Amino acid sequence: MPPTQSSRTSRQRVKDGGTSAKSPSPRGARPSRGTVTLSDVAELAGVSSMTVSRVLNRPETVAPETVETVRKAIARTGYVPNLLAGALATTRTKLVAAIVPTISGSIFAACIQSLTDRLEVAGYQMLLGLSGYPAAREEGLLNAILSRRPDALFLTGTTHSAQSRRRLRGAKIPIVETWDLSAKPIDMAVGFSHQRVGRDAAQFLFKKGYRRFAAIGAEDERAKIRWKSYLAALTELGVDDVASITTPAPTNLWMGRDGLSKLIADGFTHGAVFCSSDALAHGVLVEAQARGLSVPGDIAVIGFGDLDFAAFTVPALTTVRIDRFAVGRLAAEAILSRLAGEPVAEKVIDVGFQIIEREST
Amino acid sequence: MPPTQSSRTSRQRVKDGGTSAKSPSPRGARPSRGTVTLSDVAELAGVSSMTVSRVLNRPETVAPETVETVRKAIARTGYVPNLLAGALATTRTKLVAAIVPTISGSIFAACIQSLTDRLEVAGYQMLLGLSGYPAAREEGLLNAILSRRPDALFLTGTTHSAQSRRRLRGAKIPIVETWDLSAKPIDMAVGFSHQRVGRDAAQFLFKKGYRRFAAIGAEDERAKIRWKSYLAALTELGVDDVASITTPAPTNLWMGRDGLSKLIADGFTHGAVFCSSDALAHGVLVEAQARGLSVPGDIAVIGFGDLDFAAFTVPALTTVRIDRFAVGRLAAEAILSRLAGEPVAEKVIDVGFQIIEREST
DNA sequence: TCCATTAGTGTTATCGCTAACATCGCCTCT
DNA sequence: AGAGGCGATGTTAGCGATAACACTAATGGA
Repeated sequence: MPPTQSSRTSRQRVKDGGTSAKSPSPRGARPSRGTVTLSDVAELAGVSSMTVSRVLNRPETVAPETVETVRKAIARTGYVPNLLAGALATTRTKLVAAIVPTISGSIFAACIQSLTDRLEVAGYQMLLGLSGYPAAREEGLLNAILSRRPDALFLTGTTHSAQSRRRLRGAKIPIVETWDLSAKPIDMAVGFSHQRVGRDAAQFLFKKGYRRFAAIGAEDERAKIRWKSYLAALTELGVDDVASITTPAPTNLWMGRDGLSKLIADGFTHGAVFCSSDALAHGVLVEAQARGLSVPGDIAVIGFGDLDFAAFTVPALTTVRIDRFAVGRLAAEAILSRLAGEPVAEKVIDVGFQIIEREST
Repeated sequence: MPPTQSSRTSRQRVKDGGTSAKSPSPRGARPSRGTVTLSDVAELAGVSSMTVSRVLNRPETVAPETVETVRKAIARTGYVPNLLAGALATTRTKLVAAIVPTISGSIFAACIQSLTDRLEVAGYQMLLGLSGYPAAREEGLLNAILSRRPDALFLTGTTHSAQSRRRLRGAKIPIVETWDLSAKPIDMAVGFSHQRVGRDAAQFLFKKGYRRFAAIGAEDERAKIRWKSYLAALTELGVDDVASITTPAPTNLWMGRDGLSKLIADGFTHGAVFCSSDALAHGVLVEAQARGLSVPGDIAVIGFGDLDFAAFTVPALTTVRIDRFAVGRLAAEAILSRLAGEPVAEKVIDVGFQIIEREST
């Protein structure tokens, strides 16, 4: 009577564990969860759950016919593995966490994009944490993230609270600090020298013949480093009087317009302006134009980031180019080789930068 | 003798479980893991691990002095909870997964930003999946993501493979499909009508007096809907001959330049161009300028997205504005209220769009 | 005065999976 | 022919947390 039997197969099986009516529900008893588990699949395939686990993770250790049977059972039940349980048992989560200040500004977005793309190929997922500016939420975020036991960590910046550093070290996982360099990273670092950016920008402008200088910078840690270094380099070149405006991060075009207005109100009517982002620099261009000032005749501008639009503003924007995709990609490679147990040749990778000279200086 | 005792306190405790030398390591035995667990904290505090768990999750049910003692023990041990274990026991992961095609283009980045910001406040973390264009990786990605048992899901678009839809339904979690509307969403939807965008753009351009039309669009599902609807509306208005160029997604400025070049090569020397992104539209502006064509005199352009720079191109770009932050925010709210067990008033939320008329049309 | 209630804490049994060993044939080699 | 090895699978005992009770002492009400 196969028909009778087959009419009540696995489809209507209700997980119960056999404790339905008889047992008086012992101490740790919990209601059944109605989800398909390994042993459901195992039962259907007529093997032990361990064999199903092997089919999923190391099929080459299981007899081909068994693999076939199990695969069918998996398909029939619609089984979705529970990585929480798997990760708990193996202490490997296949999860990489990244903490960046923001992704709406596109500069970190590119980084995360290339990082995620590379990691996904290797079977890792991305846990994304946005710390905001100035990394106010980093500490709590870090805790929340570490409690998910990621296999590796991608951080932005190299300064962290003492508490954070302790936790990070304690996590004993590969950690890449990015976007800046550090003499002694917690583990690894991929970035470039913001100090050198500031200095080179100053020297570049000075060589171009500018003698009056200003800066519009975000209240962001790395922007501040660039700014200070810019000031220091100018001082060395004999320039003391540099008008400076700071804006909250993340920056946008309007802040740049506003920044130039303030500079002009402060008496800065001509000279070169170093901006901590292309968005700000674009704003300066727009504001100058609105006021009938010529660029670079009256106001010269240099940005930072070399975003897509920088080459096409009018006039085209001189800026500092960072290969932001490379940061993500290299970080991913570093993480993956560490996770694969390979030795990492360089703990600190400098991706460098280039000053792209266009029409705004 | 306090000194003697205190000199060998918890600090140097090595986890062993007392199985060091005597036991012949039974079957399921595993090497100790050296991480601090709840029971380590419990031991130090002189309570049961359940009490520590309560201090962490529902401190109001524990006596104040006990809370104090336990908190100190937690601090002293540097305990970091293991959410994998917690989630396995509770079936709640406090994880929300989002799948978007890409984040480097800033349009989805904004969305994810507002989504994450809102969720983080509520104690949820973001698991980010990038499916690429055209959602080629969606299926595999979805599987990988579901195996982490997120509490809710944020998806881009409303078309998914049959297999995916089945899995999604089976997951039994709140799901928001975004960026488009659907008559019958899997669960909830937040977006706008791409069809209406295409139609309105066509009508807008027609009303402005243009009689020759072209389109440059990405090979993206939603862009295609807009394009088709644009064509349909034009047909209705009596325009049959619309030159069309498609480009891979994600788009960038250079593709826009290239697109206009091709249109011109095909004989489109004047008229209105509907672009599927602001980046493309910007490229058209640049290319037109490079060729000495006047905008909007010879070539009129309308973009899509109203990104930051759109108001400041020269000439300023006419475009379709979407409140992309709202999409993320509303999706977050929908998810959170569903997770809180509150009924959701509207399963489908239309955030609408606006045509922002500037100088390029 | 005595029992029902309540606050605070402990005990037990899971959650769903995998590491590590155990077992069982079968084949190969000497 | 017997030892040893290997391939395929099963068994057991966790991983680190929490649900659901159980227990104890103090409190309140009649």
